[in-house]
Amino acid sequence: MTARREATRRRLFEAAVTLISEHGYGATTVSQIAERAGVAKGTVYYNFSGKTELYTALMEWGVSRLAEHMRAPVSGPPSTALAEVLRAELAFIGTHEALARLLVTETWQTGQAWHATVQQIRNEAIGVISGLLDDLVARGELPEDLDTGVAGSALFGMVLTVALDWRTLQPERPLEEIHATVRALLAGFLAAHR
Amino acid sequence: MTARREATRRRLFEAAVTLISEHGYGATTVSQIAERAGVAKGTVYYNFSGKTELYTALMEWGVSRLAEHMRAPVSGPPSTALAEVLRAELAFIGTHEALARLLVTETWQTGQAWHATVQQIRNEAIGVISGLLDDLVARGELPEDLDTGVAGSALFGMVLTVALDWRTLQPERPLEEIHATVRALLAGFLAAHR
Amino acid sequence: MTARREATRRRLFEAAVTLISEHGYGATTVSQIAERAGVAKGTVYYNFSGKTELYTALMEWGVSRLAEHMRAPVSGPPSTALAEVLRAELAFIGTHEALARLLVTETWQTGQAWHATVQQIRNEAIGVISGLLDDLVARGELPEDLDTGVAGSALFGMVLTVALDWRTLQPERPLEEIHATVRALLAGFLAAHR
Amino acid sequence: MTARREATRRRLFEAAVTLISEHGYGATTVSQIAERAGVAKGTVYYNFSGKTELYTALMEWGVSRLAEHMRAPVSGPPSTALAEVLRAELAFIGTHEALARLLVTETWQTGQAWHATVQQIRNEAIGVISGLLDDLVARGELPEDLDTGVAGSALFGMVLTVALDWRTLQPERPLEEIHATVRALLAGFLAAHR
DNA sequence: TATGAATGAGCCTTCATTCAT
DNA sequence: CATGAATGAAGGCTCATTCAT
Repeated sequence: MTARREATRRRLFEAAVTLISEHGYGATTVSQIAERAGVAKGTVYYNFSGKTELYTALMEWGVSRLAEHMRAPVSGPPSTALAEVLRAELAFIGTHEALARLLVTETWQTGQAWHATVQQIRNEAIGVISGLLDDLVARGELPEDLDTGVAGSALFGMVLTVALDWRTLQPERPLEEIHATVRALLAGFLAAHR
Repeated sequence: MTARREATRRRLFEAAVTLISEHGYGATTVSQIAERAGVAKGTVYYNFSGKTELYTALMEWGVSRLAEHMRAPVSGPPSTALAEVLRAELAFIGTHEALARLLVTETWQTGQAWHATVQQIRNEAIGVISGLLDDLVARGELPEDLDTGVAGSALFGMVLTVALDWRTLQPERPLEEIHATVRALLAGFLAAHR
Repeated sequence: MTARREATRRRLFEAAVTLISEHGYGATTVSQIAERAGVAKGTVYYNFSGKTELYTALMEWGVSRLAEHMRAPVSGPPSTALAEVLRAELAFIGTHEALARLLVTETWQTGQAWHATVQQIRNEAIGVISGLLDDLVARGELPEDLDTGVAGSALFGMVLTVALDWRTLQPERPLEEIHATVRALLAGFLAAHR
Repeated sequence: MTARREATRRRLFEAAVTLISEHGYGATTVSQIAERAGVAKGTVYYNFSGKTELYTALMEWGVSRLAEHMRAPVSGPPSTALAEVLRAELAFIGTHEALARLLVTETWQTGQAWHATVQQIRNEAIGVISGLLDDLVARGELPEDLDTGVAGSALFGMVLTVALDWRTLQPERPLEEIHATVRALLAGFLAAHR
């Protein structure tokens, strides 16, 4: 039955994402993943061709979840939409901390089998931001010579860093407090051109 | 002679930093490091007590180099100084790409032996930025309720992300082009409060 | 219905004999056999108690087929009968190449569960040859001191080797060409005593 | 020191050849080989890239030993030389029983990594025999239309079969007794044409 | 000071076998 | 009768580490 396999795969993903985000890919063993998922070690190999493929599939699974959050319809003018997208990123990382940690760790690690997958996901997320920046340039709300590609990466990384530091160092603070700072920085940036 | 040992250690560091930044700590073997450094495997153990100590020493070696750059005296008003500090960060990453990659990878990886070391270095760098932000708040150039800790982390992460994307995706672009975007974002932020 | 089971078993035999003759017993998996036979893995275990039993049954199945060929009634004088028996062996190997390969492989492998079965079959085949040699000795057409046991083994092995080399190296040659050489060797042998 | 490695490799060969000839390649574990050779499991992998390479190297090592025996200078007329070559084959198998068993087992097993190596060795041995048969044809001592390639294979296989049966079933019999039968068969064959 | 052959704990992976459907 | 998801024992292999030279 496919439903059973699908359930097993999901449990393996959930077990793997936590373990790997904490100890790294190399230090996480297949046995640990299987045990945490409550299945036998062989089951991992029945469902995935190996540790590498499990990890690659995990990345793709993580991407789908990130995509759902970032693609949420944004209403209002671009400036408002931008704030909302960054809030969504912050919220996503708050909820899927382990997954985020893992994506960051692998983002700049070249020469991994799954590097392309991770890079692609990241580009999609940054693309959303850069697209809104383009809109703002078109409206004259941002300088024409702004490199929206670089700026999109900058805003994405800014939120990413803030979010992970929040979860790592001050997990008790509410999301709104963190978002307030992000909003303040963003507001300043948007106001400057006027 | 100590000079010879020192040279051997440096060669091992340089070999290790590149290898690890590309393939990760777990996937990099002592043999590979030795081979790339042009020494025998046993030599690694003659110079370091083990792989972990080599890696810890490597981190500290990297920190010294980062410290040199960030501690460079910053002159002028805080706003100018801030721009210069971020420029220094960008320049450092441009020059020591592999080391930066490696530090980022380990930053949010909890449960590693060297996690504390990495975290400490990072805090020093962010501390410099937050300190300047505090100065600006004191001068009334930034709102009083700004969380300078979070904002420092945000600016640090912004530059970090931009820098690594630059080296990874468009290494042929000159530093100044990238810095222009950073400066534009920063300027907006600083101007907003006025 | 037994007919269905019987068909399934035969398909498993045919799949197994080819696979094992090519890659060996150890390197052939139950999954591969099932797949080639067009059934699910569990079906193998529904029809046989395990891999060993499948293999033992396969040997016995192979033996029946070999027996049919070797037991074919041989007419005429012993010298003619001998030539015919060797021709039958050659023809059998030509037709059941995979099975022959497999029997040879296991013949001198001591310490296997099915070693006795294989050895027995082989003895029957050699026994037919040795019996004819005994007849020839009784008729005075061969020297009295000939060790017909060893000589039977020699003739059997001679044909076996020639036959497998034929199938392996020059499968396009007609049986008659190969048999001509065997006949020439045999004729010389029989003529010598006169 | 290379001498040490070489000694280790030889010990591994000697351990492997016996174990594999008795239980087969698949059923022999690397641990068993290492234990019998008196080294740690890791040593096998330090000296060979894997189980397959160990086996391939073993085959080549076995070939060298076979070659030494078969290439021994044969004096006298071709007919005498032929008898001596076959005696050498018989003697070799008597002395290196395990190796012979192993070569036979793999000879007709297609699709193995080492198949080519085994085949090549065998061809050399058969080549010696066929060469002498060619000489005999040239001298008019054998019919012109004899396929010396097939006949060489036949004589080789004849002796091989006899030799292995001897070692397996009646190891207590002296070589000379077995050789007598081989000589009788060969003599008949050579006499026929006259 | 440096080397590299040897080690063995531990990991990834395979595969014969079981069993609920 | 047949299936295929799940299992876990067993084996191939890696690699940090040791040590005699």
